Amino acid sequence: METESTCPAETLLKLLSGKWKPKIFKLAVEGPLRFNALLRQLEGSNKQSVAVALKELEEQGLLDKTIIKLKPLHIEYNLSEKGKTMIPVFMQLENLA
Amino acid sequence: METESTCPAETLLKLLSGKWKPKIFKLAVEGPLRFNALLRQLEGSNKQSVAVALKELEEQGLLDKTIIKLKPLHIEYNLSEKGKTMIPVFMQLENLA
DNA sequence: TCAATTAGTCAGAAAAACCTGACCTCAAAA
DNA sequence: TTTTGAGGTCAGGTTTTTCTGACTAATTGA
Repeated sequence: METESTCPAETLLKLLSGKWKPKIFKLAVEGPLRFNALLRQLEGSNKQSVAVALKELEEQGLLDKTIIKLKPLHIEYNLSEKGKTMIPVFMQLENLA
Repeated sequence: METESTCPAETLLKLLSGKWKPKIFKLAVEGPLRFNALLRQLEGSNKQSVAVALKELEEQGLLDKTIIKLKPLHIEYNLSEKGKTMIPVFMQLENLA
């Protein structure tokens, strides 16, 4: 993902570009995500693309990846603080649609 | 451009996806656009891509295309009413960046 | 009349994004 | 102890997006 732009709005737009990232972001707003569950929820998706999307969202700081050491040890993706600041933008988009 | 999504926010995001559309939109906010001037302003762009972006922005109803019959007869692209409703979203993005 | 500018289109190539299927590790269940 | 599920990676192929260069047609200026 080339990221070279002086316009901050454009940069933020790019954070949610691509086939799966907006859907993943939306689901992340609703609650923590787990890899295989996500794969099943995103109809038509595939491991590779979801893995890449998650990694990018994490690198961009919109999602936090956490290893849950309990019971059936697993991994969770949660909306970060930065991720939460994007929610009002989404809501505004929903409103004017 | 495949457009198939139930989420309105996602649909709106897609209207400004791609390499040139966000930049063109931003310039359109500042004033009317003309094809060749735009080409020169958008460094690294090319006729084809700009033409396609303009056509899509027009089809999506964000830009209006007008033939100006005066002096040196030419064509202008202006932000439509729908386009203007997107401005606050951009401003919000700028703010939280 | 010849050249330049504006606003494009088209075919084909290159680059980026996305998908498929095979494979891997670790932990827990059968 | 073999299998199952979670959470991936990797090579290769397909699809989409973007770019290049050649070409048009209408108008205008020299």
